[in-house]
Amino acid sequence: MDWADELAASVVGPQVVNDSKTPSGTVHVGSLRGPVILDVIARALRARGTATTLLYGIDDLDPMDAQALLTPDAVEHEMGRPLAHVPDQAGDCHASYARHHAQTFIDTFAGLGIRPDRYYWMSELYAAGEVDPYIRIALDRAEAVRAIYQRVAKVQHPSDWHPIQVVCESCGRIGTTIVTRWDGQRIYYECRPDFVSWARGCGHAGWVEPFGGRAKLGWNLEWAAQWSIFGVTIEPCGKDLATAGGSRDRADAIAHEIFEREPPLNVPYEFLNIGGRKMSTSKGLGVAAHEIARVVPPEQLRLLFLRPRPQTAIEFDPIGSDAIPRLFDEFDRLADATAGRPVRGELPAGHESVFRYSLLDPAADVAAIAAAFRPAFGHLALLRQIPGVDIDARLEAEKGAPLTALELATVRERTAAADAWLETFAPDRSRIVVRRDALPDEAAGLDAGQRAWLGRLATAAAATPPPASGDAWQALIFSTATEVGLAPGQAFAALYLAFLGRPNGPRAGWLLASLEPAFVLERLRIAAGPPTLEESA
RNA sequence: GGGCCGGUAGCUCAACGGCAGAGCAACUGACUCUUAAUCAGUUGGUUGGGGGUUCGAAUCCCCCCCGGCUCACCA
Repeated sequence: MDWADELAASVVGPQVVNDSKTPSGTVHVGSLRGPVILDVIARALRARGTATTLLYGIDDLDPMDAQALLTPDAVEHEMGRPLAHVPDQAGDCHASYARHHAQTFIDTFAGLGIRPDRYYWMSELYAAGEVDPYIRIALDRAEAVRAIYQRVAKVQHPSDWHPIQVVCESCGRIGTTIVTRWDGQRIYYECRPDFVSWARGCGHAGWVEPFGGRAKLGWNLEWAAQWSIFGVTIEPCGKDLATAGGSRDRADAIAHEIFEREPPLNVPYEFLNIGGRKMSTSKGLGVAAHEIARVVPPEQLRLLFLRPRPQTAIEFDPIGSDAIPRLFDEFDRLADATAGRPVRGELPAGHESVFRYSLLDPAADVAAIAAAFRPAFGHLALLRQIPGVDIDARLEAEKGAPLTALELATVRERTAAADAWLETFAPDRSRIVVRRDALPDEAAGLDAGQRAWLGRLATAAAATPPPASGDAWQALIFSTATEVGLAPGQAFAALYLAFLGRPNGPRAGWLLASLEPAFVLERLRIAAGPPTLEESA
């Protein structure tokens, strides 16, 4: 963990780490990288003994601008209104649309072990008058703000433009209003029908005092105001904001020149790409957060996000690949290294930190967790497909001791993840499918010895009593193979080819025991082919 | 058009001025109650291209090519 520990080592004095988000809709997996980075920075600081406060803001006074997320009859009325004032579309007891969606990501964060010291709501900050001093400064210095937009972002606002928007007293919209005058106490605004394309203002105009939540700073100024209000010293942001002339540059300039304060240390971070493309559920390319969460438990998801340096784009392509099993394997390897077990291959720099920061609980007993037994994900996925396997017993045998409560919980978590993986992302080669319709073409390559043995097995299995259990089948496989002088490896390969169309597979005895005896016998005979001259003689 | 990131073995990546490496995959071998397991081994490279700096460059500088994201209206 070079990057977070290095960052923590580079700052002096108490730190306030902050981020904020507009609660406009669902959270996709890629958008969780920021919160994980935020949390890891805070943990790295605390690990060095640096007094650290972790804050997370909810920009719930931002206007509603995504009509796809509204019920059809609500679009006309709600678009452009502050999210905090839009009713909860889900109707599940949240006070507002903003509360509903904010709760979703607060829960998601908590599930990832991210627990800010405080969540603050901008609607409450405005209502409490905390932003009022900055509103006054911004209005007094509107001309300087316009100059910053011109210089930094090359955006030329009209000479009467002011960096603030009013909640229209008539229609309640905030996204449609423009302020053109400031007399030192009140502002003059218009709610324009054609100000933005996504919402229609009501045409109201008038003078209003911009304090106490009746108006809201423009986004770049609000960002800078948050830094001043909370004394923020470190704030990561995604590369969409960190671009030259982008929001972060503007907010930095505003902090410097308007609010006269040093902006926080920036930690720009790249996004998560799926197969080289940005995650986007609307384009059908990405994978929704809850879909990934079914397959990748929180600690592995943290690892995925925190292992690379923030500025490096993460290529994660779980669909039809072994990316997810590999992620588990990497986690287990780090655990092994942390526990002092021998590990193959190279370890990343600061691997102890990587593992520690991957854990959900910052106060966890790292040594105990690292030492715990974990089934390899790929192995578990295989076991789940073999009929009649007692997973717990099998894993206990592998461990050589009873599983602890922690280990059992891990097994449960991974079992669920493996099932979900097999159901969704797993490549075909990881799936076991009994080819019931016909003898697989791949079985054409069986040699005479294998065919003869398959016939022998069919004959033996047809005797009474037929094998009923995996053990019985297993014994029969070995005894008949020995009788005809066929190497067990050849025998098993023949069975797999005949039933699965591949040269390997899961425990054959148990596989056969799980199928109907009549089908098994028929397939064995077909695979054996017509009797040879010797046999019929 | 501006910005950022990346291009290293089939795949995913490490090394960040000092002998180009690992995992997985592939291949070979071992293991006579399992075989997608385990163990041992092998193969695999003009580090996207071209210049430059240096005793020495995957690494630093310049130019180009390719891929991607992002911004350029608002938040």
